Amino acid sequence: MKPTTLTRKQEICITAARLFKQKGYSAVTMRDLAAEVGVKAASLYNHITSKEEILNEVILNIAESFTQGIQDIRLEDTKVAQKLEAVIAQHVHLTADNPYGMASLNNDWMHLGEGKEKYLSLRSTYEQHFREIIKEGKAQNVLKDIDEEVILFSTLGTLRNLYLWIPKKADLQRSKLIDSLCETLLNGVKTA
Amino acid sequence: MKPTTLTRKQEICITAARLFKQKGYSAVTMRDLAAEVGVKAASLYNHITSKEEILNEVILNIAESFTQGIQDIRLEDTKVAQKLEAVIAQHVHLTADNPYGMASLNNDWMHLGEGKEKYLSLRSTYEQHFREIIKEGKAQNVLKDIDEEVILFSTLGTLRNLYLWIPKKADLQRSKLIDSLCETLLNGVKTA
DNA sequence: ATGTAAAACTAACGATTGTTAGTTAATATT
DNA sequence: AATATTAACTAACAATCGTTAGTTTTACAT
Repeated sequence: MKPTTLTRKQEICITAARLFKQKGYSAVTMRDLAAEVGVKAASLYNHITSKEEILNEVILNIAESFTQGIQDIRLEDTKVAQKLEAVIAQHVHLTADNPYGMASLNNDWMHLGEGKEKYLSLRSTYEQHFREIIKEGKAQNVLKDIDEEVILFSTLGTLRNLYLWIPKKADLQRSKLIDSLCETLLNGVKTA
Repeated sequence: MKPTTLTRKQEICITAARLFKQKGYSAVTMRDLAAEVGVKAASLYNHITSKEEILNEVILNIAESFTQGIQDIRLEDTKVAQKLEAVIAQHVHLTADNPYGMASLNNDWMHLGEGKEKYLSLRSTYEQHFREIIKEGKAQNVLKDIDEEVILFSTLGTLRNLYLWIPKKADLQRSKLIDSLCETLLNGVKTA
C-alpha cells in the first residue's frame, strides 16, 4: 500500500466514477473505461475482478464515510443547531471531495449486486441518525413542529443534489457555501 | 385520438417510464418492456419507431409542462411570495401525477438523442424564470440577501427529489405536503 | 546481465442488445 | 361476406456486451 501515489485500481475506480456520472453505470462499457484509462479492456481485469466490483468500491466507500460521519456528529456533545450545521458541512465536504462518487451513489446504487444490502443498510442507518437529530431538535423546541419526514427529505433532497452544481461553482468557497446553505436550509430564504 | 382510453403507444411509454425509474434507461431492454406490456419485443415497433423515441416522449412532455407552468406563474399578477408558493405547488402536482416521468427526466435526460437540445433549452428556460422570480423577491426585500444560485439550487434540489418519496407518502395529502414544503423551504425549519 | 512478477497485449467466447423482415391473426370498413 | 388495415407473431441480423485464455512486454530485484 502506497498512500502517497495512486494504485492502478484506484485510478480505474476514479475514472469509472467520472464516466458513471456522465452516462450512468449501465451505459459505460468496459471498453469505454479502458480507453479513458489508456489501456485495453482486458487489461482492466489484472486489477479488478468485475465491473460490479468497481461500482461497489465507488459507492460503498463514500456511503460508509457518510454514515460514520453522521454517527460521530450525533454523539457530539453540542447543541442541536450545531449538529445540523455539521451534517450540512459534512455533505459539502464529502461531495466536493468526490462529486463523481456522489453521483454514482445517488443514481446507480440499484445496480449493486452483492453490496446492495450493505448500501441500503448504510443509507437506512444514515437516515435514522438524521431523524434522531431532528427529533431532538423538535423536543428542545429548536425546530418547528413540521412533519419529521418533510424536514428530513427536504434537507436531504438539497444535500443529495450538491454534486450537480458544486463542480460548476468552484469559485464559491466551501466555507461560504456552507454558511449560505445553513442559513437557507435552517432559517429559510424569506425575510423575517 | 381517443382521450378517454389509452393509446397503445401511451401505455408503452407509461410502462417504460416505470421501468426507467427502477433500473435506468440503459438497463431496460426492449424485451423487458415488451414482457411488461404483455407482448413480444418486435411488436412494440408497430407503435414506436425506436427506444429513444420513448424516452423523448416521456421526458419532453413533462419538461414542457414545467416550463410552461413556471412561465405562467411568473406572469401572474401576484406577490412574489405567492409565486414561490405556486412554483412549489406545481412541482408537487406534476410530480405526484407522474413520478416515473420525473425520475426519467432527472436521471436519463443525457440519453436523449435528437431531443436533448430541446430538453436542455427547456430546463435552461425554467431555471431562468425561477431566477427572475428570486431576483424580484430580493429586490422587494421579500427574500434575504443570499446568493441567488444557492437559493435556486437549494430549493430546486429538494423539489427535484420529490419523486423519490412522494410515492411512499401517499397518505400525506397534497395540500398538507405543499403547506409543509412552503414553510420548510421559505421560512426554514428552525424556530424564530 | 538475468530471472521473476506485474501488467500490458491479441483474440475470441457466448450472451444479449436494438432492430428488421416476413408472416399470421385480429379488427374494422365497405 | 369480402376486403383492407392494424397489430400481433417467429426468426434472425449485425453489433456490442462483460469476460476469459493465452501470450508478450515492461519493470524491478538479484
